[in-house]
Amino acid sequence: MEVRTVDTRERILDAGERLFMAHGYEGTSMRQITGEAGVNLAAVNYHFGSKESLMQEVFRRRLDWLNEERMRVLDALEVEAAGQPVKPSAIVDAFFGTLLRMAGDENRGGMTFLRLLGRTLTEPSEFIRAFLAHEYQAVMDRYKEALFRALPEVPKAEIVWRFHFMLGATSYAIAGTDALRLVTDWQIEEEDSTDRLDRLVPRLMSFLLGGLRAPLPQF
Amino acid sequence: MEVRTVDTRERILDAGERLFMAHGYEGTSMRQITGEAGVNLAAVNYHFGSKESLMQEVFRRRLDWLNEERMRVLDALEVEAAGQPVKPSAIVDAFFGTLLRMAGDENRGGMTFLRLLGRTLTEPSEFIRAFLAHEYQAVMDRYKEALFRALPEVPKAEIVWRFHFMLGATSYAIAGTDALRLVTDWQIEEEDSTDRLDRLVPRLMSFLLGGLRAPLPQF
DNA sequence: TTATGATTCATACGTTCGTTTTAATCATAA
DNA sequence: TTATGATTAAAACGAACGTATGAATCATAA
Repeated sequence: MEVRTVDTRERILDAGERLFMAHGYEGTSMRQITGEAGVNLAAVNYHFGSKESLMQEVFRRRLDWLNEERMRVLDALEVEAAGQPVKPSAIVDAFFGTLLRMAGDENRGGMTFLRLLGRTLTEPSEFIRAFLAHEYQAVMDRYKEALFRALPEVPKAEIVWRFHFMLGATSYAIAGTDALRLVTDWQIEEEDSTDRLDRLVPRLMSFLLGGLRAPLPQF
Repeated sequence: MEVRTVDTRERILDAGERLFMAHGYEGTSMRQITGEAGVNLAAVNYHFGSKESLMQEVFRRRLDWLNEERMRVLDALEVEAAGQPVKPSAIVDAFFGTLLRMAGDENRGGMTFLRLLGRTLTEPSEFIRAFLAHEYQAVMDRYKEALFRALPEVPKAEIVWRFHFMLGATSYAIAGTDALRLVTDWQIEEEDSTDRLDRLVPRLMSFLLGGLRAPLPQF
């Protein structure tokens, strides 16, 4: 069956996604990946060329759809607004909500990819940051522009900073099922993981919007 | 001179701090560290025992003071409040402001340690997370309790989540002089780096407080 | 059925890793 | 000055790393 080859590729991507999430790029070996995928060691270099290329493909597989979806949602919002600025809450939901709702879709990587992405945004490896910056460039510019129009009274530099803070809060929130225990060592109330994800979205949205619309700092 | 030995230790700690910040734990080799420190390769194992122990010592050197200082500041605030709850803004400043103001003190690690800490909070290595969770446990519990008292009308679970979001926004903000460019590829206005740090504190504080006091989410 | 190109496989390459060992060198106290 | 313990130095260890090679196996089309 010629399905076998695409099968091998996908098995490698799935294993890489999970292992990079769990142990980081440098902390994951090709032997771990091929071992977990149940394929031969040489398969990664045959199908992807190198470990770096594999890492990039792990991200491209998910990010292409995500960022296109973000563009589509913002397009729809701007059409709907008919020339008026789009509401900040709608922009924030289009960017961060779209991301978080990926976590419920196992076909798009689910929580695994979400946590990988969250961790990778602070990853030190140079080629990963360069790759992500390139992948994100266009969608970032679109969303910044939308926020500039939505909040004309707020200095642009301030909006850029707050976008940055929102990215951080989100990355950390999704990266950290484990790191979370640093804060909630004794969980206040028990919630199963699906419940937690369902509630994370509104919780995070409230926080992000509160921060975005906070009074401007006095220097 | 018997100063030489403590000199070697410190040179290794400084080099480790900088390199772990720049390339991560797995991405930094002992040969890089001893090379940059200008000491023999075996010196790390002689003075610290292992690479893991060195990493822990890099953190302990800075975190011991930081978390004690956080305790002292909160102590003072609670004495000053004389039984009344401490204001949320004061609590947030005591926790995050104390951290950020470390960045201006080169004797306490400055920006290098701050960025290392920011990145490490999402670091995948198991032993690092376990170590940090242990180091942070007591101070976290104190600050959570203070926030519970300061915001009696907010459910405790919600406060814990928002503390978590604040940690994320802060980590990312300090980790990311490079990742920042992902958002601000063309900088709106030029600011030199000291200016940027001076302004980061009030900017971040406004954002954090806005998020902490945002309206509660509707489920 | 056979030829062909794609894929899988076992194996090995050269490097680099963290660590260990043994000897040389240093500072200090008797 | 000499003996002693602490530190530094050079060299090597086995293990694990990413990658490359060439043969075996597979699916497919002529």
